Amino acid sequence: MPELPEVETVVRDLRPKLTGRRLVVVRRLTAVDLRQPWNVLWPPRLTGRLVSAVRRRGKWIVVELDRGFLVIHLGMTGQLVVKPPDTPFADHTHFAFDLDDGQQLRFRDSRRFGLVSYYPDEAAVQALFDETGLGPEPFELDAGGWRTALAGTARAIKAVLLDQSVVAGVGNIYADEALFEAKIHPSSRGCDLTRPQAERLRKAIVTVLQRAIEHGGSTIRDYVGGDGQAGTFQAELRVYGRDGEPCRRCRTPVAVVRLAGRSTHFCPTCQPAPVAVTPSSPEAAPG
DNA sequence: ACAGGATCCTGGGGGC
DNA sequence: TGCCCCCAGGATCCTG
Repeated sequence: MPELPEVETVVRDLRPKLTGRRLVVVRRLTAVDLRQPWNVLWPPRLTGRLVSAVRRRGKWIVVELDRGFLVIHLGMTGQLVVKPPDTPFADHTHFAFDLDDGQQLRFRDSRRFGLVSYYPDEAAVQALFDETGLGPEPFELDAGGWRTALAGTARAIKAVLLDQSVVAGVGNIYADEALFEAKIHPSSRGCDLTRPQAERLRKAIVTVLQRAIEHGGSTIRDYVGGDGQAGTFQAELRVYGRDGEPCRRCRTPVAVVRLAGRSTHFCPTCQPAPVAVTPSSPEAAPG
């Protein structure tokens, strides 16, 4: 569920609630593991720690402690919220961390694709990001590097956008939205994008993500921010989830196809299909 | 190198 | 009401 804008919203919500707070009690509320098994050595390491910062990297949340780091990935259905401790636990609440101001940080995840983990130092966190091949933040994506990355791949641009090693934080919703914004067909090959297209797409990613952040992210089903509130950007989406509905730009029905294993939404008029260049095609024939 | 499928899970929605 | 099938914001692993 959560892509960069949702994760960023959670981080912004949690930052003032967690920074300067101490983790007084670490509670594990389920016996089942998330994507990464829980380690019994972690509670003693976490208990009593002071939160010094809360930050985001790609779709990862990093809670910096006075000693060690709590690293969280929300997967598809993860929720990280601060609530009063007398609030009843929702289903699939896996962890609760009592804070020294009487509040409680809770992690909930029905599908368990998420991850909550402890890392002793910055190097260990960096090693995790290196292992997963985490690429540059979209807002720091340098134009030359981006163009080089695209030129070096024949993959469909939609697949490239979903690849966290090329650009970190873009997922299925914002890949489709950015391609619409840049007027590029999702199955265009990376290496076939023109220089203007590449630059348009780089800027479109930033524009779309920033707009989504301003709206507190998109809530399709499960997503809530760190304060438990849903996002509102789903109402602003141009193509994602709008298959069959008129394009907001030209009224052509939005199409949906399966690409890179994911539902991919686009406007067939605004995002024309790349011309297939084969030796036998009239377009490619000389003269 | 890349596409496609299966996998890890639960839950909601549609069709019958 | 139930049942069955498909789908879902992610990421990884395997096959061809």
